[in-house]
Amino acid sequence: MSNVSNEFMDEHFYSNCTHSSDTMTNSGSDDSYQAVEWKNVIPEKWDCELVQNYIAHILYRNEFDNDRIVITQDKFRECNGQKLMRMQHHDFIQLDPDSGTVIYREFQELNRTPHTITKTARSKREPAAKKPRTPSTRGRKPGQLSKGNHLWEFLRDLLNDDRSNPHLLKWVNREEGIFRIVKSEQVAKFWGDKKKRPKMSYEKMSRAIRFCRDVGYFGEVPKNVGHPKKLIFKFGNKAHGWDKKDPNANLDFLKNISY
DNA sequence: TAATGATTTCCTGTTT
DNA sequence: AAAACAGGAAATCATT
Repeated sequence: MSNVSNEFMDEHFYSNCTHSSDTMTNSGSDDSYQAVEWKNVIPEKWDCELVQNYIAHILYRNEFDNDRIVITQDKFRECNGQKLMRMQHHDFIQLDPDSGTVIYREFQELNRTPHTITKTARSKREPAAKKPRTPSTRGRKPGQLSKGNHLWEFLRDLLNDDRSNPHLLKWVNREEGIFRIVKSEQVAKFWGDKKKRPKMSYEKMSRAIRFCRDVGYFGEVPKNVGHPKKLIFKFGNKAHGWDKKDPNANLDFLKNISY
């Protein structure tokens, strides 16, 4: 509740974080992969969401699995149509080595041909779309992200923000994805702000972390490696975007691609 | 609407 | 002793 709190309560703090999870679109389901809202708009006018819609569509057609699609979408989370058009082949590869070339080529091809606006994009089925997808039931599909405002993403974004990094939490071993929460109650309060949970506490947030650890968003912290034993956490297999080696962790170069 | 993923809330017990 | 850590159980919320 100190001055620090006021500083962080500033709405700019979170509004500036829209580049991360907040703009993530819901495109994990088979239905949304087949939805082609982007066809309603010319690429120049695509917002981040339409770009994600496009990315999902391309990857889906190219047989990328669900998890892969979700992760790649996140890597393009800061891109709108303008930026996409400014990006060169190597930019795509830098963002995602696995699918960069595919997306780049598809996008080039799209821009090469006159873009015809599809009016009934929603109901349009992709002829090329095969059927090897997992038969979906209802609700959220495995690996599908909802709004992106997940605990591991929140913590990741805090770690990537110098307004919180050394002060509220910090890396203990960035290469390993190990970090330390310094101001536990403060971090929990901000988490509560984001989730609109005024009663959030570190005790409850840490319970959530333990659940998230069970499903792979966080991992087991190697024991007896020097660092203290309390308030130490580690990102797990299902978390991404925190790794320095992962271009997703540093999207600065995108800022040079102006409008 | 019902199913589902991701917490949130509460609690008891253990460890640091 | 205080703050964390561990989980079980049940409730809640958002999303499809």
